[in-house]
Amino acid sequence: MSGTASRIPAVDGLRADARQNRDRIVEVAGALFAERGLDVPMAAIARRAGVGVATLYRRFPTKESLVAEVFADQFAACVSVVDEALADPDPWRGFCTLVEKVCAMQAVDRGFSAAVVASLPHAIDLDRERERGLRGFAELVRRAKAAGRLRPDFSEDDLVLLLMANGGIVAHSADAALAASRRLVAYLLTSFAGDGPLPPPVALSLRDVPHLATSRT
Amino acid sequence: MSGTASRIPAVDGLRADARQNRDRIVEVAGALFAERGLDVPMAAIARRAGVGVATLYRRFPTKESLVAEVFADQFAACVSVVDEALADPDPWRGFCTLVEKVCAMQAVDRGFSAAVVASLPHAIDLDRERERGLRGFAELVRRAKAAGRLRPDFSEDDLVLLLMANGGIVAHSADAALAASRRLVAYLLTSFAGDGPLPPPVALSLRDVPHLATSRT
DNA sequence: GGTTAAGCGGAGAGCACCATCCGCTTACGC
DNA sequence: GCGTAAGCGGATGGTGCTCTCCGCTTAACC
Repeated sequence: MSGTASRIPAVDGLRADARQNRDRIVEVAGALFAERGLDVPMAAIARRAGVGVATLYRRFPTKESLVAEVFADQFAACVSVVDEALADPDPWRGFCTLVEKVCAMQAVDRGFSAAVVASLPHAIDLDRERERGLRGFAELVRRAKAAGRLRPDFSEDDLVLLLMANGGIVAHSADAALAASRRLVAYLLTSFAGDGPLPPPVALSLRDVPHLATSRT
Repeated sequence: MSGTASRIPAVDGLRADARQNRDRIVEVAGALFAERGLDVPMAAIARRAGVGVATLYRRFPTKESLVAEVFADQFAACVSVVDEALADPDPWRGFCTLVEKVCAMQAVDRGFSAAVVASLPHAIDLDRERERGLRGFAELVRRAKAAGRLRPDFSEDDLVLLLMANGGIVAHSADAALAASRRLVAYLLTSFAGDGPLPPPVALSLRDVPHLATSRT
């Protein structure tokens, strides 16, 4: 464990203190984003992490890159929820828990909610993960329809619809977000199962989004 | 028609040109808010109205007051939609058209959507109107439930839930907003009619909102 | 037509934010 | 211990916003 790394100070090329700072930055940023949404100032993050802004910007050249890093894990978790759902022998139950879990994640973390909807145009790894998640979701939809539990005119695009709607809930309600989100989801799941007239589905491109800022304290 | 008004230049105390400018400001602001959301800069409004910013601020001391003025009409229209709905002999049909119309208003006008959700804490006339609208809505809900068409566990607070969800749709989709909103509404109306397990209702205080800015181009 | 208050517009104060620059500090490897 | 590259933080640009100040213009009334 001490041979080859003679020039490289640490496994990832970062000095020990720098590494620590970096980790702390990500941690603090995550907490602040969750609590106050994506538009907390970089200075606030730096201050709370106990570093200068310069340090922050040295690790993450732009705010967007920081956001991407912070939510990469949660994004991945999100996708793995799809895998879990696919593993469920009952596709409809899988579908429901999937929707419930993802929306709960959104509700609990304001930043994540905004990040999902904004979906960070330039973060390629996230994009690829999302692609994978969507494919899994499509499969789940197919199965749930085949099982006769999901209405046939449900569109995959309705997931985006749901996410945006849920985002609207989260954006404007501080503490009641989770409870409100749950109720919305319950309503919609009921509707996804049942039937009734429905206007045609709408493809909402998740990515035509503004800058970054969406919500606020 | 020429007796008493010797000192007063116009009925509302505004000089003719000033009056014209004021009207034009409101008109232009309405258009811009609708198109780009509430956070279009005051300077942009002034420019497009062909006046200086000072003129704008002389008529409307704060941006919020301008927003309030612009949406007062639409707010009233919104409330009158409630009256129409109450006039419908079929309370469920009234309920549905009410929801559809209000959500369509939200979808067509980004600014209105934001304004409804933000609901301008300090605009008292709007508040009173809203109060009246909500009372009417409550009555409509009562009737629709009595008719057995609206599920008994529907809560009045679910209207706010719906508005916020719809706001989420509108905020993040430029042109497809109306179509998407319609689909969401259709889903939810289906669910409002049917039944199924539902978590308890949540009172979302429409007014705990940030500053003003919510959406963006 | 002349007087005058009301109205006007642009420049800029004040603020918040993202991002950068530069001189000092410190962990690391010998 | 010591040299050095890597790391650090505060001051500083630069931008975009809301709202204010002040000297000029013009509509309204005689």
